[in-house]
Amino acid sequence: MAKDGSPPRSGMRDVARAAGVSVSTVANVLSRPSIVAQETRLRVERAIRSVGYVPNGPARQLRGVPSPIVGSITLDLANPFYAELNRGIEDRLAEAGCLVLAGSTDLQVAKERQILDLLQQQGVRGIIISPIDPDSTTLIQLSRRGTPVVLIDHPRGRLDLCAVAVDDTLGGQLAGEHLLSLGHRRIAFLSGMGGPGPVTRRRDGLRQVLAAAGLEPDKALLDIHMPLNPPTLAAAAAASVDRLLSIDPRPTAVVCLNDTAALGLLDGLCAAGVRVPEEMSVIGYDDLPFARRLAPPLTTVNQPKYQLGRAAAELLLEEARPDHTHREIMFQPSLAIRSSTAPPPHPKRRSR
Amino acid sequence: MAKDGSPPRSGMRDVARAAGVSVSTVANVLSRPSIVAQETRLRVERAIRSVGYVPNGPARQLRGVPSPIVGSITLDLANPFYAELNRGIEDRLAEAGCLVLAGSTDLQVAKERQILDLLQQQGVRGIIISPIDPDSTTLIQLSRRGTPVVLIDHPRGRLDLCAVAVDDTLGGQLAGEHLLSLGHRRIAFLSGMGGPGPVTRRRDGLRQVLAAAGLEPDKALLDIHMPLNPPTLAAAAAASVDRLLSIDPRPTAVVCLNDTAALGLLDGLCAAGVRVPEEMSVIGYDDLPFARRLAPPLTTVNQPKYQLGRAAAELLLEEARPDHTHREIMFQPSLAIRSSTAPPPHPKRRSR
DNA sequence: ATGAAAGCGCTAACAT
DNA sequence: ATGTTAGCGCTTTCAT
Repeated sequence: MAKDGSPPRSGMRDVARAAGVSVSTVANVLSRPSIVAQETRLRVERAIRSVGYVPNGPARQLRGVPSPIVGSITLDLANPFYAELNRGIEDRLAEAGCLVLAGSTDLQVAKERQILDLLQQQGVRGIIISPIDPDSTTLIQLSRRGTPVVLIDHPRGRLDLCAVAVDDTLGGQLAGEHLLSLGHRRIAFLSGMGGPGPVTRRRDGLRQVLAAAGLEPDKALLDIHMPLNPPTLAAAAAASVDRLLSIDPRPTAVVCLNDTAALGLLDGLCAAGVRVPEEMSVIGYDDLPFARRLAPPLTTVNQPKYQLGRAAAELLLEEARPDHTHREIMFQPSLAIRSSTAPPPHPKRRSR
Repeated sequence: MAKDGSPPRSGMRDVARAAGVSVSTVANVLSRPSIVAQETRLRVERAIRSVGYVPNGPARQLRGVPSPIVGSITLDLANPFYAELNRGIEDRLAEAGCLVLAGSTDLQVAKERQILDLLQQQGVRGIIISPIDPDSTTLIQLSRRGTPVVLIDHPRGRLDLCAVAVDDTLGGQLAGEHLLSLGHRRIAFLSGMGGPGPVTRRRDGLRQVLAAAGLEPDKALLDIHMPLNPPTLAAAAAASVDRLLSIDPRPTAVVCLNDTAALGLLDGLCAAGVRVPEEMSVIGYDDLPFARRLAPPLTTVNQPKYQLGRAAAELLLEEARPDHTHREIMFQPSLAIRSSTAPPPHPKRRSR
């Protein structure tokens, strides 16, 4: 097992030598085949194959050819929502000959910075990001230096950039209206530790609906923040059941930050002997593929995950065009009503 | 909105000028701070910040510094199994300052080649791949040229490379033994269109167990290949129900290629009025988080997804070491027995 | 301790 | 139609 037994990659020089021409002729064959004499071109093309020539990306990039790599930074690439989104990004980028470099921040500013720095150094073609640090200097610097940046699920705010988003407030409203129409008057909102962001906006939408119905928001909407120690989100949700059930008077419905949390909550509720939806209604968010087959089938807010990704990539690619103007694409969520929601149990009469 | 209003990225030259030193001193501050005079170093460091210097990755790479990018090629990065695996890869790589570039092949050789070519051109640090083209010239070339390649779920075979895998045959055996012990004698195997690969090995394991139990494999094991037109795997599985139910005599259990297919099959079976597990047992594969809360809770074969990814990244990183020898890490699957499996319905007496 | 200089592989402007 | 040449930004000897 030799140490450095790998034959060095051959470059244009080798091709040129093998074909008996100069490097620029090789370059021409590669980038402007039409200006090269038929015969010469064939000879060069043969040489390219015979020496196993592979263009050197970094060298080309150094000369100004844009990198084919686009960074995608999300909370967690293993989260099915982001996984599907990344797939949308990948598919659109592939049509342009580009690749996705995916990174996860786990909601940590330090990780976000680390990835952004690395991507900046690599001189990527662009960045699609679900940002957590509102005023990341790196992000601003990147954008000012000419790297296309597309925001996901983030108000464009001061950063004048392209963005794709789903109307989170509406999502919260849909959940709230559904619950209200069922007769619920005390609703818990299960969220994580994050600050402002999509989840908070959903909560706001929910709150608005409660207020509009004449309820006192502070009494009708109860916040539950999940503990952060459990290893998975689902486990954290399951561990939140105690808090939920100890609220007095007990809420009759829970809106979860996403389907995975709802899954965990369902587990916890089941373990605690609370029947869903008879004793407690549960609403998820995202409408992941498994939602419709859970026990019970989960009522949840659907988001167009794949399309979001495609749109983000589309916007990113558009930025390369000279006449580009930043813009935002907003998608609408919709409510998938299934069996995890029902009218609240009859008041005044506690079961069992 | 100016066309090229972006100030050009500043390089070491700019830093050098700002600090009143030469570029090589700047380079030294960056790579061997110890050999630079204290005072000079501070001055240079200040200059680095003041001009907003960012190292140029491609230029460094051209000079021989390895790329921080590792490619991960799987069937589909949106598939929760691979998403989780990619997360394992990412986490391990992050510890080494590296990033994951994820690509999906959708089982198409052309896509695999396309991604491999691009990665090769970029001169990535290494490649982790769940290969579909058994003798991809690019892959072999890549490896011979010194790029670390780690195979996932693929026998190392002729390609002498590092690999991580789960014992698929054992996985199939576990499923088969469980079903056999329950009394099943006619079992369907739901798979896709793929050729040899992990799924086929699971089927072989299952077949072995049936044969060992004295059954005639060709009668006891029925193959169902899903149609490829439906948009999602789950939909394809649901659409396979007709075929399944038309087999005569009807199988009493189905082993699915993965949990997502099992999910779809459950849907289809439910729609067809076939009760699970009373009339038909169903086994999945992967043990995705939702499996335990499906209706009914899914019996499935568990694979250590995240750990697989970490191990692959570990192996990849190890290849950089001079004393490296290719090796394979094999994980064991385990059976999670839940409620989608039960003894077969009493023979001779058809329900309804 | 610091600087000058030679490329890495490629593209593009220019010369032939 | 083909060849020559000058860098892109950096790392690395090798002087000083």
